[in-house]
Amino acid sequence: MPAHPLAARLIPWYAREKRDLPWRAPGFGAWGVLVSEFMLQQTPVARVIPRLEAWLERWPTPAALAADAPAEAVKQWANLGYPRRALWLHRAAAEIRDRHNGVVPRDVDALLALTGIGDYTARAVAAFAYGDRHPVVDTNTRRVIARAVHGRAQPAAPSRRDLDDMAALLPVAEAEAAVVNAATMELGAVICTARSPRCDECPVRDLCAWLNAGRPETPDLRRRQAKYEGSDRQARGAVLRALRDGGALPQEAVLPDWPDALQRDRAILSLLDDGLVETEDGVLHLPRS
DNA sequence: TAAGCGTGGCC
DNA sequence: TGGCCAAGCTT
Repeated sequence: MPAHPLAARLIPWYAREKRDLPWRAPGFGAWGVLVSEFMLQQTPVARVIPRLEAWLERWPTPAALAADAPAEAVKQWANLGYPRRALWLHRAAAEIRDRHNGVVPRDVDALLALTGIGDYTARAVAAFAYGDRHPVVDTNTRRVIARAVHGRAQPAAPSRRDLDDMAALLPVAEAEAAVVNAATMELGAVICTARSPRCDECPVRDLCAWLNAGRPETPDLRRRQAKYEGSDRQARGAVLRALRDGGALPQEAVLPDWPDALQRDRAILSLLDDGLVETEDGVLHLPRS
């Protein structure tokens, strides 16, 4: 069976143009790929790279991470954002140690069963670390398919059908399938970008349904991001930063000057609920177990 | 299903 | 300047 026309264009383009990213190095390892995917969830590549290197130097295996306290993971996560990911990565490491003899699983269902791993990350690990043939769908993929295949300016709401759309592009051969997954993401990241797509440099421009239709504006069905300034999320971030920087603190010493004391207390309660913070005799600290 | 969840750079 | 955006997951 001949390759899908889009795949036939993406493969040589990717071979020529792909960025030299750490997790693409041969032999980077499944643990490294897994950590990179956790960090890359909603966080830009440029901010991940230095944190990833430091993380893997400190914890070269899942067992090494699991042997440390979750507080250490949260501190090492620093300002990458969404610190629940640090906690979940620590939990996943313990699950890998306990259920999989310390080896990152290859099976998608086993990966999906790990804390903090969903449809994207499970298939990304299976495809990029182990070379298996699975559709890998991230926000870049969904935008590329929306435009090139469906002729829409923006993707619709995420759906399980996205996996079928991507599967339709994959060559039969496993190694080539992994390349097409990576190349589709790469195209979305560097050419078919959200705001100002560089269609004149696109390797699939003559095949693109959206470009051929004259780049029509289509209804934007994406969810808007809530305002951050003044939000509970901002308060949570400030509380956690105080505990990362200051160690254990009596509750009344956490953000004493925060403009909205009720919001601060609400943030502390939700952090306790998430397990990102623990309390002992009125003293707050990062989780020790 | 849709909301909640950090942080910072860019245009 | 400030909204948009970034290799998503959980509930």
